Amino acid sequence: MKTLKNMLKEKGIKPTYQRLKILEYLGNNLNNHPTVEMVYEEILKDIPTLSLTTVYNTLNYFLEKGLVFGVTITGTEVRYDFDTKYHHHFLCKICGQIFDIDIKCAYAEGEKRMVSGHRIDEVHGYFKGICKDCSKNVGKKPKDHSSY
Amino acid sequence: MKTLKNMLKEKGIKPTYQRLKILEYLGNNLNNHPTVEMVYEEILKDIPTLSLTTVYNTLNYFLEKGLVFGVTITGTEVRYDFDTKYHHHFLCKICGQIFDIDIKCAYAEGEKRMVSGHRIDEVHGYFKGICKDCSKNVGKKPKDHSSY
DNA sequence: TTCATATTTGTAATGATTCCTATTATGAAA
DNA sequence: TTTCATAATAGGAATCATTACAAATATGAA
Repeated sequence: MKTLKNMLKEKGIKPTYQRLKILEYLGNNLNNHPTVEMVYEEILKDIPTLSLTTVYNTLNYFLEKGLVFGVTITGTEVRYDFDTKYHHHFLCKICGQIFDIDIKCAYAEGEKRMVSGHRIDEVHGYFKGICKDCSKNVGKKPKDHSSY
Repeated sequence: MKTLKNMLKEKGIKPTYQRLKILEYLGNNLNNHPTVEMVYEEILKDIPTLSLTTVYNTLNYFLEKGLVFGVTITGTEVRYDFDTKYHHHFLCKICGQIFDIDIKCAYAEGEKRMVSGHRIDEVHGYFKGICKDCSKNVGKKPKDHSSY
């Protein structure tokens, strides 16, 4: 089993305490697609001196090194995904939850590296709509989340 | 030929002067994917009293009514597309240009309206990388646009 | 131990967007 | 055509995510 420390070393990232904590948090929250704020608030419990800037710096650094993937589905903030296998995402306009979506896509799977003559580095596949659970409750409690 | 005024009326939108101007601008700039600021700056020439808020309000209203599509590919701002036929988008990390991409995608074409049990309202397919033109110049003039 | 360098911190600045309130335009009724 | 209620617009302040910057701290090699 690969340790977090080795994951960082392999990518040429010095494994500092805050970096390890941030990576650990992401690994433990694969379904959360946390915001910077969520990462910050949680790790603050362990590292009371933690700075929000450090979280931003670190996540941007991880992003550069390809350790995490930035999900920009909401349009207002970046959500972070521990970068394992690429997948699409679904944002529910009612509850705000983000779901991982696993569908066949030649571009997402890296089979196609070019499109219209342009070189592809990143693929972002986003769906927005009403999730399975919220569909059941449509009409019952019409919370307004139209901002999504 | 459908007039802009009728396009608005059909969607139940009162065709005010500023709304018509904004819609006209979008129709004349199908390849620009303009930002709010771009729309504002341009129309300001015709309507010197125009407020930035009006542009925001109007575009949000058009968005609600399905008259335009919001492209959130850069992650920092919304770009607007006159809503004709759905297509994917490519963002060049070097020059910042956004290209329309026409590829086969059952979800984008509306053949599939559901995914993993969730109801799809919007499909966003984004590619990021280096465009055809910038690929030629790689290594020559390494402008930093890493923020994309 | 010393020193250069990388990392972290905290605060201020930025930029897109929304909020709020006053003003102006519009369209129906009298 | 006037009057009035309502919708649209304007302008400035407020918000929120993110970045910039400078000072403090940690790290690791000599």
